[in-house]
Amino acid sequence: MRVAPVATLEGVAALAGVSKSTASRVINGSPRVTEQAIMRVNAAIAQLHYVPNRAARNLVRRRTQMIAMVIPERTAAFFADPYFAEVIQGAAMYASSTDYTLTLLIESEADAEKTHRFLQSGSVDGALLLSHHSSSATYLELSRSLPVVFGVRPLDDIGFEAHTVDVDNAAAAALATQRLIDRGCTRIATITGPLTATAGRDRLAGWRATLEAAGLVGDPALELVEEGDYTPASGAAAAERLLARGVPFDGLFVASAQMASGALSVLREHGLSVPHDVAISTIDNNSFSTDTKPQLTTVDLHTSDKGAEMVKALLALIAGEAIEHETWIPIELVERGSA
Amino acid sequence: MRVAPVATLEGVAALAGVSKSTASRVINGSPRVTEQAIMRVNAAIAQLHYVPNRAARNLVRRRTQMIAMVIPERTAAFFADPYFAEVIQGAAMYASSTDYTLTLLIESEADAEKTHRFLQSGSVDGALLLSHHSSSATYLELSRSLPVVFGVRPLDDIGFEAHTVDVDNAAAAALATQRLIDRGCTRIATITGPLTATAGRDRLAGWRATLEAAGLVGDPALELVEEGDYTPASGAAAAERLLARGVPFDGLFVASAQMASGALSVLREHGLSVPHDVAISTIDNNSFSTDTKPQLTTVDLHTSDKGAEMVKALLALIAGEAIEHETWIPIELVERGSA
DNA sequence: CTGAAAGCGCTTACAG
DNA sequence: CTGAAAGCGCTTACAG
Repeated sequence: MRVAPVATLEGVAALAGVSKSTASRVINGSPRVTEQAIMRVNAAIAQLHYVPNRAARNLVRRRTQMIAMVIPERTAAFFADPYFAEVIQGAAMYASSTDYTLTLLIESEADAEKTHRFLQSGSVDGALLLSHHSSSATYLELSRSLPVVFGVRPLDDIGFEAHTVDVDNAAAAALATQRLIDRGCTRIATITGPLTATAGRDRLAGWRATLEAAGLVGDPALELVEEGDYTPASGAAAAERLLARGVPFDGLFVASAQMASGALSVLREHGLSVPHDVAISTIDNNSFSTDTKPQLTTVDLHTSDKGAEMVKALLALIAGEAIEHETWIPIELVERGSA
Repeated sequence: MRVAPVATLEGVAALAGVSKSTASRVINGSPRVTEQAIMRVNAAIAQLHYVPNRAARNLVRRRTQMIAMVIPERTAAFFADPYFAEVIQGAAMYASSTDYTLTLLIESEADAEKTHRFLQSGSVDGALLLSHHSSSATYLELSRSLPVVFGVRPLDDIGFEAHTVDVDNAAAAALATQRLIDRGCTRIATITGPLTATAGRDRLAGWRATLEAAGLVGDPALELVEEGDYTPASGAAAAERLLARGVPFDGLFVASAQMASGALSVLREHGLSVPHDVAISTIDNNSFSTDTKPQLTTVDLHTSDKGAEMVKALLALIAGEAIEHETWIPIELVERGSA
């Protein structure tokens, strides 16, 4: 089907009546070329629709001007949480203001090695990791040969100095929990994220520490904690379990807005009014925290800023600059109707 | 920070005691090498953690073994609709069974040219397009120099033979609408998607044609049609407008499950029971059609199959095979509680 | 089966 | 300011 004779630097140079060297110089914006050469080369480029061959350029420059964010193959589940798309958008918008191209690399489940080889083959100048399927050890190796910035804190601190950009999850949970305390709640339950990941654990720890500081902790065995997986359905199920315990509570901190929206429906179905009977506070400021009635009091994680900071850190790393190993994104309480 | 001395083919060959040619042959699985050479080269590769340089390989092969799906920079809005993530997942899973790597290329809004140059520079062997910001004309040009498969039908048929993989949207709407008719609805309203795109128009046309065929069309001026933008909030707003008209209806076809979930809440708030007072049918079988009560009767578009077929078509194109210009993905009605 | 050589399409010192 | 030349790291006819 395609016959388009791909233009080459040589062709451009010939048409412009200059050498390849000169043609290359005007293409790369070198100052050491005459105005006339510039005009003639540009005319030739336009006429031939010339676009420099990336492979050749990358080979000689040892640079691709490309960075990749690695995402899991189960994109449907991954993007069901608006959080990730928001990080990516922040990263993309920042990247587009630079001369790097951001690409999302889909990690093959069947062949994780494929992705690693790709990353190690010099296809990109650096990588952004948001969630890691593969063992941290594998990524350790990766970050030895390639600049890498993590958007999540690895569970097992393997002691290598990874560069990470993240939010203080415990502080976010504390902020949301304190809000409930401040409005007078004395019996505060929580729905956590998966406790197999640091974010879930840290948020639970933040909730607990805040209750302790307020002297609101009773018998640990009676702690009102249910675990979810960040989906609305899991939030609803957790709320059902909480109610089924028969222990009354007047405040509920839910570790994500997605789960909170599910939990809210359940509370209302059970005839509980929010915030009157139960006040709810959560984390994540997105459509899940504004599409409900009442809207949710939440902690804005400045998620798109996180994406931008990840790219910023990665480009610094690529440029060989010495940067902090940890970058913390500021958070902020947003007060709305639910608490 | 990184000092990792990148291994090269030359190093591998030297360590294995063979020529670069032989080393290259074993790497590429050539049959014309002795068992011994294979072993020694593989040992050297393992020892040096060697990974072939992509740029060099691409340059000589004139192939990258990479394909890209172009997605808009506004990833948050894009992925809010689970539809796209599902297409991508289907594409990714299919791709991972091949030796192509699928990448999501984020189109820069500020500099759309950047993306095009990237695509034309030989960075990938082909491209998948799901939604097009840029004018169709630009993509016309692109598909002249690069195999391209579209996942959406361009609005303005510019007369070039694009390769597209899509679903029959009018048929899907007809299926959903007929379901309402079959269950006895006689006054059927609809909430459409944006009528600026073919999918939105085709679904509206399918709804209308089905009503006509059933002799259920009254005064066109009284047609119960409201437009949404596929978000739950827009579905809710459209439902409010529909109710505000004061014209009773007993059936509602909503062009997407996302909008249907929003519309459903509104109907219930107004004291209408579904499906008793108003039966609802929709399109898209995802969490939005199962997280509601009742669950939604819907048309499954086999969206992940669509992603797989897009990749399949693209690879065929890349391989130089002659393929159909249009591939239609089969659809299927899924009966649930709402209609 | 194996190696020396050419070449993929660029960029960039090096002379001039 | 410009051009000839070397070289980026591979693959692949071409001889042997």
